[in-house]
Amino acid sequence: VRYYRVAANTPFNNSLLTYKSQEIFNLGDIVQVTVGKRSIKACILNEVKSDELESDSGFEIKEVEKIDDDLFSFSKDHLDFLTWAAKYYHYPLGQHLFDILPKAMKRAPKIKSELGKNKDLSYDLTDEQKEALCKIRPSINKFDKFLLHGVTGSGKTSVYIELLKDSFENKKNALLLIPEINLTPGLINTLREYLPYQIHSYHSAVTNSQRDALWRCLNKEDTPYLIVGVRSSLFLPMENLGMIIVDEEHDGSYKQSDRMCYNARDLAIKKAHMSGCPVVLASATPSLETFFPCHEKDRQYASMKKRPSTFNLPEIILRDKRVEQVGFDDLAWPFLKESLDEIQEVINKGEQAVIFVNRLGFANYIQCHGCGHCFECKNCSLSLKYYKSKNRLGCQTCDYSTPLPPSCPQCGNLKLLQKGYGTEKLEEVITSVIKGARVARFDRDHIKTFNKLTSILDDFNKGESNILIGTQMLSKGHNFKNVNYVLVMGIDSQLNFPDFRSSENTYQLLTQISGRSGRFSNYGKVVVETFDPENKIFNLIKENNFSDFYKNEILVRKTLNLPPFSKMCTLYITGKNQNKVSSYSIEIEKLAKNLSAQHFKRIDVLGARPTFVEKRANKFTWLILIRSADVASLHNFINTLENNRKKEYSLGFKVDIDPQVIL
DNA sequence: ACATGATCAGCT
DNA sequence: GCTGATCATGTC
Repeated sequence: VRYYRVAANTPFNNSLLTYKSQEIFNLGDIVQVTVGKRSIKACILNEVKSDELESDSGFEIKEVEKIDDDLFSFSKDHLDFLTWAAKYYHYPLGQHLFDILPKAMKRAPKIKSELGKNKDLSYDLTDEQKEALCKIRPSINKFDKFLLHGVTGSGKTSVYIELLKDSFENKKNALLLIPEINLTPGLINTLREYLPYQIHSYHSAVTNSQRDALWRCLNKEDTPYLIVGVRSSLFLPMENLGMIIVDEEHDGSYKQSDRMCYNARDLAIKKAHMSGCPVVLASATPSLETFFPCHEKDRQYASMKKRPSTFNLPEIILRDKRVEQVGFDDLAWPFLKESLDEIQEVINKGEQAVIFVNRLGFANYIQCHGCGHCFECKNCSLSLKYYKSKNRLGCQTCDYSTPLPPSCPQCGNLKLLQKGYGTEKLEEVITSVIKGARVARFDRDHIKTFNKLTSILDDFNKGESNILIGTQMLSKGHNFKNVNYVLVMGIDSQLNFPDFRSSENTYQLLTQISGRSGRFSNYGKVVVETFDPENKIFNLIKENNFSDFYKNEILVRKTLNLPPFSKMCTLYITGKNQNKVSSYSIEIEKLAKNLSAQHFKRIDVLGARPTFVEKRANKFTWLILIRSADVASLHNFINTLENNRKKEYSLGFKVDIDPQVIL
């Protein structure tokens, strides 16, 4: 009889269990095992010799139920990578394996994908593009990390295409990571035109049966493939990788915030390292974590400061909201009159305008004029937004929604004030004030399907609509031909966000948005309405002065000992009982502080406190922030903490390594 | 995660 | 004393 260590799809004991069988299993095989009274899937990790078994563990080792020949098996290399990731992010390996594996299909459909057309680029590369290629090409057959720092519209895609062609020549597969499905159609079509690869895209809209088919067919054919996909594509069973590109590497959507809290950009570097291939991180606004290590070494840093066309970057204008006082009752509110006049001019000229705002709905919250009562969600510690089209109040984070009452439920006052604004409000104002406006809205609220998204963009590109009002979704990747005017509203709330990355995020967002203006003209304009026009960050964006922004920001990070000068980790404690959550969090904080005082001098434990929104969908969450001077201490510390904490099964305990936002 | 057994409020 | 709800505990 043989004994096997397996990673099972279960959270306890870090998912690692031992089973026996007469049969010979290989590493990576997927088997069915009994745990308690139920049967679950598990992955064979290694054989354990009978004399190495812990005889005192008190468990009677059970028999493996069966192996299904039809099931997928993990290769050693793939499993090594997944194991590394699970360890790094302190997440049970077994759970991770079955989080990423598509639910097995009875009868997997044939994968259909056509070969790319392999056309030559129809234009010459710029000197900067050639230079970037020269830096990266010497490393084409080994691991190295590059930052491709190119302004919006500098033609990063052409560089990708050349690099991917090289990789194809070497008969290697490749991976191109993109932040969201949003911008795939245009990009994929371009790649299909110019590349010989067989191209597969992988994102949330790919059905389970298609996923299953892809997992099985990869590496089975001779033609090299290119995967273009979102963060989870990183876990596909890719072999023989020759190139990994991370597009818009600074983008927050590379970070997963539930289950295993990984950052696909960081894991892409590890994957490239383990595959012995180069990884190219590309962005117009690199994260400090990427820029800091790369820009020092000239070899790893390629910059493209010019657009290949003769068109200049747009002019950025700051408009002081303190100067002109537009009353709440004014028809123009919340716009400044000057901005509206400009939009009218744009429309009169037959051009198009884009308006960006970072909030949804009509009013951000409703307050009673009589008693000051604010309408809050009954499930969350958040105020309700007002949606005028539905005449309802709705919650951002749970599905609670209620009709707007005619009067205040506290005092009966009939005057309910609408505070703050979102896309819906802006749409109404623009429609009523601008003559000839044909407005389309571009936000999560209005766009539920991929078809809707493409149809709104098509209409706008055809000129059937001429003003596009939208949120973050609008800032990324789109190439508008007839837009030379972009208006940015409500950036102040972004800048004053209580997170240490808020300046960095604002810089990135504004730079991306301004990249939507004047792509095909010489008079592109971006207007930013703000109460704080003196803020240094605006001038740096205006001058497209990344290096000064970087110098300022890196100084702040260094002074306050924040990443990239330290490693961070947040622990989240969640539960339905507020008292239990708070007392357990304080208990963990004490344990953590004792550990750090006695054994971990390089670790800081920063308070136990409720999260910014303490109650979400009737669950309370507290957090403890851990900061470490180095990675190794952080991992030792978290492991020790996890092994020594008193388990509290009614509460959730989540570890988030390298958190993206700390709220 | 999930099944099981213990404990407990609300009720006939 | 019954019943459904909530809690505490164990799983190779």
